[in-house]
Amino acid sequence: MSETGPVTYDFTLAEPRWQTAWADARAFSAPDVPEPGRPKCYVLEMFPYPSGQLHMGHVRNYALGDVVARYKRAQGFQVLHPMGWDAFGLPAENAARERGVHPGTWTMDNIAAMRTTLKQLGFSFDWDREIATCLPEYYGKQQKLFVDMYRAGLVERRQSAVNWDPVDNTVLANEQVVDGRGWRSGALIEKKLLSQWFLAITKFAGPLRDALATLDRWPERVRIMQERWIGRSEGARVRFPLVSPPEPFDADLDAVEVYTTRPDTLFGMSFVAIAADHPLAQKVGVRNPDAQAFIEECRRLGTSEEAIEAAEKRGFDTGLRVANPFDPERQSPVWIANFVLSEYGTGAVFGCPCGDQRDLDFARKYGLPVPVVVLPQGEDAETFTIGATATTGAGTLINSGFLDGLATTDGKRAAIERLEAMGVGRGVVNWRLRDWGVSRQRYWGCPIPFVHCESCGVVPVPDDQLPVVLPEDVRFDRPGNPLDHHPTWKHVACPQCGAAAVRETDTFDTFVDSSWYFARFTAPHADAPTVPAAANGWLPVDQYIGGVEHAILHLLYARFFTRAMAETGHFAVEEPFAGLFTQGMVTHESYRDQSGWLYPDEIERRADGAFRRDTGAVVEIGRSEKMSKSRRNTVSPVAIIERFGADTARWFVLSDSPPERDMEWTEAGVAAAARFGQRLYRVVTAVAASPSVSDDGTISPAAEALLRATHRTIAAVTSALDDMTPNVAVARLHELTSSLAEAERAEGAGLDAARREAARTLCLLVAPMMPHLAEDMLALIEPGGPMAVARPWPKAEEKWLAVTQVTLGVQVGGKLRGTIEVAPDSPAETVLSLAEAAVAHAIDGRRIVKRVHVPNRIVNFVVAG
RNA sequence: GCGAGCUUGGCGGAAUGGUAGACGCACGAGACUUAAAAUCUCGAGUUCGAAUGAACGUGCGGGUUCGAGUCCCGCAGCUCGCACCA
Repeated sequence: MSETGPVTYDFTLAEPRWQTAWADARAFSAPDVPEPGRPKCYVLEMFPYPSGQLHMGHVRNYALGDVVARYKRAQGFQVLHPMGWDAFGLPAENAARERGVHPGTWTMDNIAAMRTTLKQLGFSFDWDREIATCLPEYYGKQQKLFVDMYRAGLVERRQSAVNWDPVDNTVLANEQVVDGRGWRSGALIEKKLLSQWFLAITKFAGPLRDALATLDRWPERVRIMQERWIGRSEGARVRFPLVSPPEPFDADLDAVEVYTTRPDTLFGMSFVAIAADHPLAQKVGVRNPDAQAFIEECRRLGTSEEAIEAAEKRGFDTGLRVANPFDPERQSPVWIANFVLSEYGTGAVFGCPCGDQRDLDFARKYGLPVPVVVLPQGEDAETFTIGATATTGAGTLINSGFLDGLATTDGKRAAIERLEAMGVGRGVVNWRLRDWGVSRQRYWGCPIPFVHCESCGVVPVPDDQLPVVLPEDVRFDRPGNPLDHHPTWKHVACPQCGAAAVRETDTFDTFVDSSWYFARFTAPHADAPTVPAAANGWLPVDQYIGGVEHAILHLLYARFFTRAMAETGHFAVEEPFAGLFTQGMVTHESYRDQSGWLYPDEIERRADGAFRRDTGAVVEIGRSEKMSKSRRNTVSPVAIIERFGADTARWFVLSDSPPERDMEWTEAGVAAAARFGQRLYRVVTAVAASPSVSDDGTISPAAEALLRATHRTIAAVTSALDDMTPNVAVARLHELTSSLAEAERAEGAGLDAARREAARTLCLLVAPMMPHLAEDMLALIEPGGPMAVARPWPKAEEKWLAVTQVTLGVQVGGKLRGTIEVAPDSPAETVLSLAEAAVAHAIDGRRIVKRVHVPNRIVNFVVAG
């Protein structure tokens, strides 16, 4: 320690200085197309919604991505690391309604504020590639993509139900419907049919599912979630003819078609159940007021309280009957049932109570027959009966005509063959995945580029008339979609016939915007949506990082869009994200007293509790949970940067918790991070301050120890960063810092050189995490040298990794009883005799039954008795 | 109900089947200081013991192994996701 007192690092000066230096050097700009011969790495974090301010979750997400980007750059990769804004969405319209700000103004102001924070954090983004989805240069290209997909047959228009708020006269998103009522008006929400746009994601259901197996750098659980969401099943569609349908029935309603995965159990059929929305149910409802009442009840319950009603399976007997195709003598009733989903399969099922628990519950409740057709393994056909539990597993088919004696799996195949031969059914593959409805009746979104013409129908806006730009002059003073209300915007000439026509006033679901932004980043300013050479060169994203909440929708939509863009010739890539990392949340304790929740700023946290800063009163401490405004357990990144600097914030979010797990934000933790930064700075700059010593090439034990520590740390930090465990890297860097501090108090030949090497190495290893501090220290150690961002990653040298001595644990009967020091790879006899001597007291004269020697690891003596 | 994950000191966490608890926080002792802060050094799983040391110890119960936090079987608790998918 110098006489002049502690040296301190002033981040308020250093951080802006290095940010400017990096920008001036264009240190993070990526080539348009990666140069051949050098590896590329596309690092991407999920881009933020510009809500107004960055939160700690963002800091964690982007700090992690920045470590990867900076590390890969140092390893010689050409790195693409862009940033942009998911800038369309409802909050902007809400702000407009509540505060009279234009959504565009609100959004761009928010972007400006958040961009400032990101820049202050020193993330190594290529800012020249910044995009915002709300700008016509982005969403116009999206319109082009949509028209291309329309021409390729990937876009469809069809009727679909929306949540309609009859008081506000507006369409609500699902999350705006709370307990079946509008969040704002409180009105009972109605289902209303509108003609809407759909992307044919189901056309890719097979490939999207199959390719999951190739995504080996994705978390297993995300792949499982997607697989279940896509939901492939194999079964059969079977037509059951209605037995003597009553007179006014249409010809096309003379049968009920069901989807089943268990055609093998057709002989066990007890009833057919149809959804309340099924055309046949509608038909019955017209003639039968009781049926109509039941149907309406089903619809009401359908919206929200399904969780409560889930247990209650209810049905209504229509009085209609169908014949079993395998045995026309056997007839079964047709029920309308609240548990049948109209959107899945055919909206109708056949019930086989003995083989399906839900069917069994239903049959028991309404006294329907329970024919036994599946005999479980080990049961006797004479004595086996069904009680309260159905036989859902495999078994042998009985009472099933031509299927008797077959195993259920073989019976399934045989039943399908017979159905197909008879022409009453066929084997099909069914998917749970539905097409993606992208229409939103909103202003602040990308206009859907179509025109409705009375004579030409639906006409895409021609390429030379794109983009269809959102009008600026809109009013939010009445409910509904301002685009629809606009006096002139929607009135245009038909692009095809020139007659007066009307624009589509719906805009895209904002998930569309985020389904291709990663591709746009590869050529963000191109006139076309992509430049194939750039996209093919950079894609796929090598490491994508974001929250697990996007495990299904965003990631599935992006995977679909990638395939659709490939099919429409925008590039030749099938999967957008080769590597995916889902990071955990940032949590914090919450505090409350009689007056309600308190911000962390308002309390003082001590070992013995939490106290109000103003009154000193005791405050109740709640458990640590996700930071949220409602609990006021938030910490503002802006305030943290001001107080501690960007590097401290970054270091802290990378320390301790492995990134896939939740991390707890604590004051003590940030303080520790800040303290370490200062300590590191003192230790490293002490090396810079000490006079250079000439050296004759000899290396004292102290110097050797430091060199070994240095190179061990290089190896450890490298593998930690490869494994995405920056918390482990942090621990190893703490250790090397301590080793260097220790070496400063030592003396010996070669120590000066060793210390300089250790200090320089520390700078480089720390740089991905605390880049400003690293630059500052490096500039002091090697004035005039290149910046850290321009230097290669240090290389661990073998000669310093080799160990000269190993400590072996010596066990007796598997319990540690001592340790010995030996040269590596010492002969077994030497090791064993040393070891035996070391634990003689524990062996205590007992006979050694077995000697286990694992070279350089452990010795274990198994003793008798 | 189905699926996934997690469970290690007072706390966050570390640990290719081989010395459990690295690193950090909080805590304690000491140095420096008139004092405090800052900084530095040292200590510490629990229990017993003055101590060399011993017993116990990675949610619980079994198993494999010379050796299990790690592998296998069963169970519990917590978290998340999906939830009548025929």
